[in-house]
Amino acid sequence: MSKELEKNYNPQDIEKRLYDKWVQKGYFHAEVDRSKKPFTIVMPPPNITGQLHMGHALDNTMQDILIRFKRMQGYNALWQPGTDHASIATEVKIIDTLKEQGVDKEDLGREGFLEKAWDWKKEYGGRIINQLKRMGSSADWDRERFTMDEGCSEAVQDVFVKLYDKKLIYKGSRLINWCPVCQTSISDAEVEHVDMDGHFWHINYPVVGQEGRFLEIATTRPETMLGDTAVAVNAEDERYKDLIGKMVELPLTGRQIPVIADEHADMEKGTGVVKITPAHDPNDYEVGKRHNLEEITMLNDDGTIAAIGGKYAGMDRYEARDAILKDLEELGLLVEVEDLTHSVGTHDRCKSVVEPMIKPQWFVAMKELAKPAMDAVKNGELHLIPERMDKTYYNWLENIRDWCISRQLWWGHRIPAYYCQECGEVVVAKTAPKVCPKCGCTHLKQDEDTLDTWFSSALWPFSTLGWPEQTEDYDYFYPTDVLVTGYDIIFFWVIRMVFSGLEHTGKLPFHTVLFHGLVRDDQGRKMSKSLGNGIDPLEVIDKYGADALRFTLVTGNAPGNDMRFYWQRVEASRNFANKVWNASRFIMMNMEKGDFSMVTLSDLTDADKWILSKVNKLSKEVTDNMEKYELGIAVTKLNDFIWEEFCDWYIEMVKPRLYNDDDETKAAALWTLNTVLINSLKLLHPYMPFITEEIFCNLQDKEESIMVSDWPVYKEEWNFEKEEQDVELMKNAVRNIRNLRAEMNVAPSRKATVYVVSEEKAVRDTFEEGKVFFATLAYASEVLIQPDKAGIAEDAVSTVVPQAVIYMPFADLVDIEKELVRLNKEQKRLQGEIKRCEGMLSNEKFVSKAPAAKIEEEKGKLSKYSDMLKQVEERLRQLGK
RNA sequence: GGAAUCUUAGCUCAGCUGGGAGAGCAUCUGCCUUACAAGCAGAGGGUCACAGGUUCGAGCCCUGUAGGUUCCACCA
Repeated sequence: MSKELEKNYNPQDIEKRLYDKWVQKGYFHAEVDRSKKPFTIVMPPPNITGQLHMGHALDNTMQDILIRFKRMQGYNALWQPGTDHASIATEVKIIDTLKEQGVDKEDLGREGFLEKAWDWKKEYGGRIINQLKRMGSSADWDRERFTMDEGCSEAVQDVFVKLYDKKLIYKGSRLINWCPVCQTSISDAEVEHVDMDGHFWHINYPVVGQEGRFLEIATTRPETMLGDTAVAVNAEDERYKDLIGKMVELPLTGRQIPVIADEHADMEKGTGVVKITPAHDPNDYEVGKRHNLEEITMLNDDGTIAAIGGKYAGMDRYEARDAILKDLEELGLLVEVEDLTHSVGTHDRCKSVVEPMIKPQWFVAMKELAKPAMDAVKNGELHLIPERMDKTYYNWLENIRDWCISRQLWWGHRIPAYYCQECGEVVVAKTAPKVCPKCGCTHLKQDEDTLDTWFSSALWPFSTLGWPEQTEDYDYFYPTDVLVTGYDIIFFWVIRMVFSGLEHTGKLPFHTVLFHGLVRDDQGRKMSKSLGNGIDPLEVIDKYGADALRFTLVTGNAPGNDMRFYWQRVEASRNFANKVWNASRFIMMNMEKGDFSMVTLSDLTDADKWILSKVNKLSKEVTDNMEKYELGIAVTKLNDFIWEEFCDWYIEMVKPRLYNDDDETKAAALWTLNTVLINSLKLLHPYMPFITEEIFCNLQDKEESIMVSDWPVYKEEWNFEKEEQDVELMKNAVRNIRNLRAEMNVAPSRKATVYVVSEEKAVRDTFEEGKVFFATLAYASEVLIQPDKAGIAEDAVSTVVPQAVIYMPFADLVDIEKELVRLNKEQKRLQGEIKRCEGMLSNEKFVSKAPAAKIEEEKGKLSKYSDMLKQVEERLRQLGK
C-alpha cells in the first residue's frame, strides 16, 4: 500500500514538484465559506525593489507555519499576500538606474517617469514573490495585491478625504524634516539619530552700542547663523540680564538681531547664550513662535545656501560652514572650538543629514487617533507578543506628534487635493472637480505631492480585502487574526495599521501581533549590504532545502528575540529532515510484512501503547504551544519526540517483532509505526511542509495532501499512563545496562545473560511483556526474570532500578574493586536524594504550605529511593563478604 | 536624559503561570548493529553575572550593582 522513498533525501528534487502540485490543486486559495470559521493573516508586503533576505525568510516562515496549522485545524485559512510600491525606496532606485543611462528624472517629466516606474514594477514586482514561493509559502496568490492597484488606491483616496473632512488631515507650514539629497520631506519616524563627532564652536556676537562687549554663543551648526533672528539668554541669568532687549550684531551679515529672554536658554549649558534660528531648528522654531520672530530660510532644497546668504549663496552647507568659520576666525570672532559628539538626525534611506526646514506639508493630526490605539492594548483587545512591546508601543503613542504624510516624490499615491488657480480655493475629493466650487472657474490643479508610502500600508489589512467597498471578502475575513512582523517596524507600520483600522473600520485589524527579531550574522552583526555579511536564503535553500531553512529559523528562538545565523544550525536541521526521511523509509520498507488494517487498541503491546500515548500527549502540547505562538518550543518538542522517542527507542524496540515471521504482534507494530509516523508528520508539517508531504503521500500512496489533512487532536483513549510508566522503567534498565557495558568496555557483539530480579510480580510481568525488545536493546543473549537471586553468580555486575535489580554475569570481566566503587557512588547518590526528600518532608512549613500533590510526589520519591538504596546496600554487603 | 532587554555548559541559545538545570554545535570513548556515519551507544562539562530581599522553596518574583545590546529623546 505504500510506495518506496528514494534512498537519499534530496530536497531539491521534491520541493519544486510539490509546490507546483499545491498551487495547481488550489490548496492555498480561500473563498468565503460561511460554514467554516475564517483565520486570516495579512502578509507584510515586501517592497517591489526587494530581494528575499533572511528577515523575509523568517517572517514568512512564521506566517506559513501558523496558516498551515490553522488550515489543518479546519479553519478557512487565508494568507493574503501582496507587494508594496515603497515610494521613496523605489523612486531612488529608478533614478539611479536612469542616471546610469544618462537620463535625469526631470527630463522625463512626471508622466514619463511614472511610465518607467510601472515598467520597473512589472519587471521586479514579482521577483520577491517567486522567491517567497521557494520558501514554501502557502499564501493565496490568486489574491495578490499591490499597494498602488486600483482597489488599494481607492482606499487611500477615501481615507484621505474622510480624514480631511474630519479635520484630521490638514495642510500647514511647519518645521519638518527635509532630506536635501532625496529632496523630500520625511516623517519623524524616518529620521535616524546617529552619534557623530563634531564641534562646539564658540562665536562672539558684538553687542550693539557697547564697543568691545560681546555675547558668546556656542553652536554645532555655525552656517545656520545666516538665518539667526535673535539671541536668547535666560531671564534669571545675572550675566546677561542687562542685555535683554538690546541688539547684537550678527557677524558676516550686517544684520542686527535682538537679545531675548527665553526659558530655552539653559544657564548651565555652553555659555548660557543661544542663537535662535527659527527656520532650521525645532527648539528655535518654538522660541520664534513665542517671540514672534522672523523665520529666515537660509537653505535651498538641495542643501546649498540660499540667496539670502550673500557671499555664501550657492555653496553646499558644509562648504559654507568652513567658509564661515574661516571668515569668523579672521574677524577674531571665533573664540573657541570644542570637540563634541552629538546625535545628528539622518535620513534612514540615504543616511544623509536631515535639515529641519519650514515647508507647507500635509499632516495627520495624531492626538485623537492615538488614544483608541493605546486603549486597545491597555484593555487587552490587542495582544503584542512578546508583552514587553507594550511599553514601546505606549511610549511612542504618548509622545506622538503629527504625522507628515506629503512627499515631494512622483512614485506613489498623489494627494487628492486640488487648488483653484483663480481664487485659491482648496478642494479635497476622490475625483478631480471640474469646476471650482467657490469661483466656478475650471482652472484647478492637483497637488504635486504624493503620500508617505506607509499611508497606504496602514490600510493594508482591509484595503486588500476590498474595503471601502463592503465586499463579502471584507465582511467575512476582516478583521484578520494575527500580524507577524519584525519589531523594527512597530512605529512605521503596526501602530499605524492599528489606529487606521480602528478609525476607518471601527475594528482592530488583528487581535494579535507576533513580533520576531532580526536575523544577524554569526558574529551578531546586522546583515547588511555594506558589510557584505548577508546570507542569501536562496543559497541556503539550494544547498539544504527550504525545510531545513525554515526549521533553522524557528528552532530555539523566542518571539521578539534576535537570532544568529549559523550554517552549522542549518546542517543540524537538514540532519533532522534526513532522520525523518530514513525512519519513514524504514517503516515503508516493512509495510509489506503484514496487514494491520484490523488492528485495534487491545492488540497493542506495552511498547506500542507507550509510543502512542507519547505522540498523543505530544499533539496536545504542540497544539498548546502553537496556540500560544511558542513556535520554537513546539518545534523542539517535535524534534525530540521524533528523533529520540520514536527513532532511537520505539523503532529499535519493534525491530525484533518485524524480523520474526512468527511474531503475533507484528501487525500491531506495523499499525503503531504507521499511526505514530502519520501523526508526527502532520504535527511537523507546518514547519517542514515539503518532506512531510512527500512522505505522507508515498506512505499512503495517495495524492491527497497532508496540508489538507486533519490536525492531530488529543484522544483520551490513546492515553496509557501505566504502560508509559512500565516502558520508562525498562528504558531505565536498558540505559543502566548500556552504561555498565560501556564502562567495562564490553563489545556490543558480546551478548550476556541478563537477570531481572524483583519481588514484585507486576514488575516481573512488565519485563516479561517487553522481554523481546528488552533483550535486543540490552544486548542480552537471554533474559531471566525471577523473584530472587537464585542461580546468579555472586560476582555478577549489577544495577538497581526502582523495584528491581539487574544482574549480568561477566565472570572474566568483572573487577570487584570497580564494582564496589560504582556501588558506593550509587549509594552516595541515593543517600543524597533521600536526604533531600526527607529534608523537605520534615520541614513543617513545607508540609503545611506546599500543595498536596507536591508533597505526595516527594513522598513517592522518598520511598522509591529508599527501596533502591536498600538494594544497593544489600549488594554491597554481599560483595564485602 | 528616558526606556526595554540580555548576562544559563567551550560556542549559540531554549527554559510556560516559582517545585529537583536543557538542546544544537564542539570535546572525549566505543561502534560501518541489514532506516540513517547527515548515523548509533556512552561520557565529561554549569555556586543560571554579582549582592541583598520575598517565599516552605528562586534561573524564574522584588531592590540594588557591574557589563553588553537595542529603542526613544529637540540636547543649542
